Amino acid sequence: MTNPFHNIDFKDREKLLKSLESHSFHFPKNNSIFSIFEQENHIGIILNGYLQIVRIDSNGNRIIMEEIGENEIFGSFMLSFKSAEYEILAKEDTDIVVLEYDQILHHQDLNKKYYFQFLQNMLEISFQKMKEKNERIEILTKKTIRNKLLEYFNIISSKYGSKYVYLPFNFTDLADYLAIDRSAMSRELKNLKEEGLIEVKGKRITLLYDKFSSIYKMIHPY
Amino acid sequence: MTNPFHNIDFKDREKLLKSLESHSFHFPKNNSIFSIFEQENHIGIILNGYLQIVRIDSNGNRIIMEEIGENEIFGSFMLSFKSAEYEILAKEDTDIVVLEYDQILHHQDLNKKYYFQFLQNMLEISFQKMKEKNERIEILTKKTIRNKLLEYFNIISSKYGSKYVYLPFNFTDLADYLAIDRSAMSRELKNLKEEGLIEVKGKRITLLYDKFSSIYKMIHPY
DNA sequence: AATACAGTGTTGCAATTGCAACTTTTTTTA
DNA sequence: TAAAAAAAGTTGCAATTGCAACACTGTATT
Repeated sequence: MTNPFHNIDFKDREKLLKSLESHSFHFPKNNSIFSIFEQENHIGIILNGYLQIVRIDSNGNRIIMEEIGENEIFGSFMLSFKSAEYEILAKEDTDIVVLEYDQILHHQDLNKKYYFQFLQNMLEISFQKMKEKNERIEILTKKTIRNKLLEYFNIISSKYGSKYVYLPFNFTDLADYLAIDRSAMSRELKNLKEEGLIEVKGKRITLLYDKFSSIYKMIHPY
Repeated sequence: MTNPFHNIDFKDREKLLKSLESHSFHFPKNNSIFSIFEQENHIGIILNGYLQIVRIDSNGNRIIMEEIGENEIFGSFMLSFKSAEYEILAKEDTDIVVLEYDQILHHQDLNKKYYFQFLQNMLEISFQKMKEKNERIEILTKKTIRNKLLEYFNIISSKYGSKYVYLPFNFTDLADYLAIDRSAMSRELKNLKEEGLIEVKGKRITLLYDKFSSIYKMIHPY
């Protein structure tokens, strides 16, 4: 992920953060940090650590809306934290810096090269995030659990150019990310194993099929 | 949707488009405009008309990935048009302008106020689009057809502050947008009607339940 | 080390959904 | 305006899924 401060040296970064009325926060592991983001006008940037945005909807379903890591941005300007359904959880010790949304979009101080660069960086980060959202939508629009799992594996596998997929989740969270029932997912993973399409060792999944064949065939049928 | 040229007067707009190596295109209704966007480095802006980005995946499922209207942006920088699965279709006569992605992100001409303003506009548009993507994800993560429909209706209804929902799709496309089977959707709409939760007249749906109650109750039970 | 807790695996069963096939209605086109 | 095409409605049935309940395992916590 592009660094939001890419091409901005330390001194300029200080000036920038001051002019955007930034505040820094530290959140210990397992703390909920929701309260700061209830207002519309804050943009969070993660300096280190990572967060999960979790939604528990009116039917009691738990959904992992995002995992946000280093250099990524978040805030209610891009995801409405409406009602009491959302929780933002620090999965590790996490440092964030919070900026004023309006300052970024309506700043008029044209002669600052670093501000210019910052805008370009934010736009690039935003485009990358959009790509991820679309990938997520491609997964969620698959109609069976099997196809959701395979689409998810394929995307990660393509990203790293490897047949090994290292899950960033435990299996409970993976089910909540794919919006499927955990036990039904477990059942389908078992099927995939038994048919020889994947191999599972902890959080490492090995893809044994030919991704580019429209029918999923094993690489080594014997 | 914010206009990409908001706060940029006509003359500056001309200069801007020239400096970003833009090209304009016109596409008649029902034409496919895919070919221009196969490369990674183009950003399209819709001047008027609208487009649909449709995916037909390896299982033969048709999914409407986006509907893009006036002032909205699109391109493979935010949605990978991988393989032969995608089609971009002009649903009306549509004019677009195409810019070079790299020019926008790595332009160094700092003294141009209009360029600065353009970046701010693009960022705002991008954030709005992200919000829409997240709303879409909130719909798709619902586990039943009924809940997908109701979530979709609620989002539109909230947007306009009205109990009337005017569908931007025909029912076939709505099913492809919600990633559900058309006939199963039709069945569920019938149930909702019979239970008195909605009323359907063509593309206008009237919500008869109290949105803020967690259990969907009719407003007029008698 | 003992205990509690979170995560995982398994299974039967009922509910929901997708699919296929067909009819009816609406819209488009020649 | 007649014919063709697209969209919408309907239904039975098989496949898939969610749910609930429970056992097992590994990891924290005191």
